Amino acid sequence: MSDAPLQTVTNAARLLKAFLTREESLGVSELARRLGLGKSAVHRLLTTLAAEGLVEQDPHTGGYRLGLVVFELGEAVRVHMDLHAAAGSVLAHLREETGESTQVGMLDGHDVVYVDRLESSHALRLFTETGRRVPVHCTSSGKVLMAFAPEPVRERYLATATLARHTEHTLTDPDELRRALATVRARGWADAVDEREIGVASLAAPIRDARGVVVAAIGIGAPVSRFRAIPRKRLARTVVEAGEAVSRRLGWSEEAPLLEKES
Amino acid sequence: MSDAPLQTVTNAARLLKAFLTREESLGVSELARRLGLGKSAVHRLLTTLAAEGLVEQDPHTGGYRLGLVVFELGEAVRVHMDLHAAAGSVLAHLREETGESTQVGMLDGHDVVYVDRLESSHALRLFTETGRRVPVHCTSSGKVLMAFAPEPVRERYLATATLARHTEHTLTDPDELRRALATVRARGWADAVDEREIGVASLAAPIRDARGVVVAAIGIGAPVSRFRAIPRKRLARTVVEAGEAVSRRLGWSEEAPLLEKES
DNA sequence: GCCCGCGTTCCGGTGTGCGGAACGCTGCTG
DNA sequence: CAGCAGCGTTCCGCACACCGGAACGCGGGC
Repeated sequence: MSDAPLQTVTNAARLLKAFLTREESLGVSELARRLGLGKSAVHRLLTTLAAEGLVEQDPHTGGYRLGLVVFELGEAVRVHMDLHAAAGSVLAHLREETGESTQVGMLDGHDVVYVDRLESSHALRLFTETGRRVPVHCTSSGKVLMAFAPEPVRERYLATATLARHTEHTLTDPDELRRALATVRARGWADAVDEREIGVASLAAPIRDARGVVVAAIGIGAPVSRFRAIPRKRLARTVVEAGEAVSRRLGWSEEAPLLEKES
Repeated sequence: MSDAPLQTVTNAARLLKAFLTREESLGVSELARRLGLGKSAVHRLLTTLAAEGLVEQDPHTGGYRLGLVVFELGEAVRVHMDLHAAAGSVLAHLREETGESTQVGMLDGHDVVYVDRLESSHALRLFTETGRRVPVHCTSSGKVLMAFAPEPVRERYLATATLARHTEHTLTDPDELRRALATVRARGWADAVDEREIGVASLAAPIRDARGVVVAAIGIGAPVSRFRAIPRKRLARTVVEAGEAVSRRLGWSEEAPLLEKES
């Protein structure tokens, strides 16, 4: 958290994350500039990481890019998301039923990471990709995840997060957001219309693991135009049911809350 | 290359790779044992990596597992595989045509890493998963990739790799493998029957990028029983054509070899 | 209760990683 | 063609960041 010793490792981690910008490949000098480190330090980091296969050097340009081992590690993470197995067919069913793009997201810090998705078959579709990171406060998935997060987590988020304004509809006041989250918690689903990007709407519901803890959110995203055409209540019901279907596959049963743990 | 200074970073990398065993979560002591490091060192590594989101601690067991950032990074790698976009529909077409599981693999060191795949619809199917690592010398994809690799790479591989025997049909003699690779190079495709596992057969062909360099292999895998039923020539032709289709999408044109582009 | 294992913390000495400067190279540009 | 301005790479010596070992509090099982 606050303390992160091993600055070399921290630098290595930051170096890797620099590649999240999805640029094809990055050079030593460029990286040194972005990280605020000396060229030699960056070069040493890169050769070390290259020896381990985490990055590789483009033999033509001399630049560096992420290595296949990183891909491999990423896939290893995916495997542990029983989520992936549990959500697969439900996502397909949800897309079929609504005709829109569907996603599964998990909370990581102040962001939502999409871990799975299926795209709408409409020509005008919401484009998402797995591994993409989006803010909590202006997405339906984010609101669901934060609404059902443990209170300390939620309060710390509200206290520390910068609620960046993306559009005129973005909730940027912590108190306002707190109230919105309470509503979400009460009714069991969240929506977000024009809050992150004008013209984009989404609706999401929670996914619970066997202990009943909300570990992910499932939702759909669509152009506002089509979104408006569907009765909100009905759509919410569909999405909530999808969330419950996934939860059930993860071992959650609504009747028998079994096991200790709050509630 | 051989020298990897920054041993802390090396340790961090090895630590991450320890999670490739796909165990749910690993403890500090266990990791310390596997890596041959002190507990305190491992603990420091883990807290540092956790601060960066590369690993996370299971609040219930106290153990550690890979974090969502790793997943994110993995997905970032996938994006750069134009391969992924190029191969998608071709994989589907190939599966439809052959009815068998299809994969795309890339060379990484002495291994092949599957970066994409589609499974057969047969009940008895070859099971693969993306991110999985398999040996070069006893797989059709591996043989294709090594056959078309630059000669120094190939020779170094033949000189240094340990050609582990998996079955009685595995090629374990470097000279024998060298001859096999020459054949592959000459005819443009490779097969492997009972070489990695009894009862499993596969056939693969190269994928070239815009410069004509072989960057990946596309292939199918099937039970030997079904494999035998299809005329080998015809099957090879189908797979080779699939490889050419992907290569064309990557900008490779057989007639007009390499061309300088952009600036 | 005991003990063994866990994850965590503390500390001091040493060997390691840092920044700065210099190298050879390539591709511009005048 | 010389000059230059980038690049990736290498070298070096001092400062201090990291390693190992030992000790802590805790929880679960003979």
